[in-house]
Amino acid sequence: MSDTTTKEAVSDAARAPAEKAGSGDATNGLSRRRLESRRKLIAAARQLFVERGYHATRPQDISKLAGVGHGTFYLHFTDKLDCFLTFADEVCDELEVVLQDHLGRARTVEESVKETLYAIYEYSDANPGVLAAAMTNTAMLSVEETKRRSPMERWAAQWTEMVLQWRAEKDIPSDVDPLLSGHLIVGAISQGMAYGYLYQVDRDKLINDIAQALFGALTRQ
Amino acid sequence: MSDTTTKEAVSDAARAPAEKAGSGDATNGLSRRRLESRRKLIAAARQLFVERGYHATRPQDISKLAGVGHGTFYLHFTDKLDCFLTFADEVCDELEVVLQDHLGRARTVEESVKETLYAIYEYSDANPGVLAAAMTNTAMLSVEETKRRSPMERWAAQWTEMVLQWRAEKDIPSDVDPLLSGHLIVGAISQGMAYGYLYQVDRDKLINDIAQALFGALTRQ
DNA sequence: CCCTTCACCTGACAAATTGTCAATATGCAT
DNA sequence: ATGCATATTGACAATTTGTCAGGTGAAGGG
Repeated sequence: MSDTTTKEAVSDAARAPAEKAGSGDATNGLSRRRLESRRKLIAAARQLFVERGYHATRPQDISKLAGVGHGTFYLHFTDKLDCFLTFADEVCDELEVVLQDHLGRARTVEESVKETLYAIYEYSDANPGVLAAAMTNTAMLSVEETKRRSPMERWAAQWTEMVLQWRAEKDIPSDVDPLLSGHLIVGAISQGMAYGYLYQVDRDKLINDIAQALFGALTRQ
Repeated sequence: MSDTTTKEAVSDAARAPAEKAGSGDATNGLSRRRLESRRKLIAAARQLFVERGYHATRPQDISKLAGVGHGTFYLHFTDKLDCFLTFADEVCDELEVVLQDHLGRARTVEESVKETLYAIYEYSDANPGVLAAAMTNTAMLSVEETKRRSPMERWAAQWTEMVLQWRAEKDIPSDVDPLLSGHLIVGAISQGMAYGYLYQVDRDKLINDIAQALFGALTRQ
């Protein structure tokens, strides 16, 4: 097994800084070809995961759509799950940008919750189907611990941060467990938003209801 | 017993009636052999789904462990997902029994929530790993609507019932949306319990915290 | 300008898996 | 015992995955 070659895809970032000093475009010049292949693969994977879902998408389909050889897929990802998690990570990053923008406007706990939900809608409008494809419990995809955080875990961590902050600012009781709350909120939001989509619930009603419920949970008496 | 008979009838109805289908009541006498094969398959599937997880389990492994021919698997299930959903359904039934037993003792909303969590722990203690294996978002397993309810949906429906009842008894405000609440609660509980297991949180603390949060969400001010 | 080198890419291939089906076995009724 | 419908079997074709020996292209030295 050629460990070094296989691992290389992941450690792209690791080898770039070795080229320090010289010129900023050193990174660029070294693997422009490689980066381009990777970019095309991820773009194709994203399209197929959204259009067909995880299981109906084969590595060969991704390579084909990306316009690269079948073997190239395995030079960039160890397998389909690896590719999916990369896609999900990318989506997380994108949503986080939208989220931070919305949260800038929020002053209270309730507003923060609402803005989060609005951000989710905004992102979903701009990227139909992407969140649904990415926001998936990866527990089912592999038995082993993946070592890579799933989107759900990432969001739980983000919420934990926010709860910690609110607690420090005395917006919510001090006996609220931030880590647990972060997980509860993520679970409720993902299930609630999925429900709203499935049953075509009015957007503003859904957001108000979820926000109220979460606010109640956080400021429980 | 009525459970298995019902399931069998459903499965039979889906598969057998292609031909003239003489007498409908023949199910009982005719298929003792068939039922036995099915039972062995489901038992094997359960063991493997729990031990290895969904993806590491192959239909051929299930057949082999069940001691039946490979083709027999496909006479009882259309594919692995069908088999998994059957397993998950069975788990739901089992949990529901434990749940109903616990809920019999509960008088208030808060007690009901707590008893539910205790029931989950009790079932998990008696059946290690089974809930984790069954309580999975099946969205990732197939793109198409499965037409069969996932465990999560079933539980959401159960919670909806309970919320409706509480609302009728004026234990919670009348403007709470039962259907949405049912989904929020299921999302929060599954994520919260998974968190508690992962981080080895003290059982009673976890139950108290989750119960308090859910109670707050339901009786939001 | 050619040649060397090295990273990267390619697609044919072996291995593994899935779902099918014609042949076969089983058990029940007559 | 015989006929018949149902149930089972395992070999098989089709599909998919991951690997690898060889090919391609760009950067740099001669």
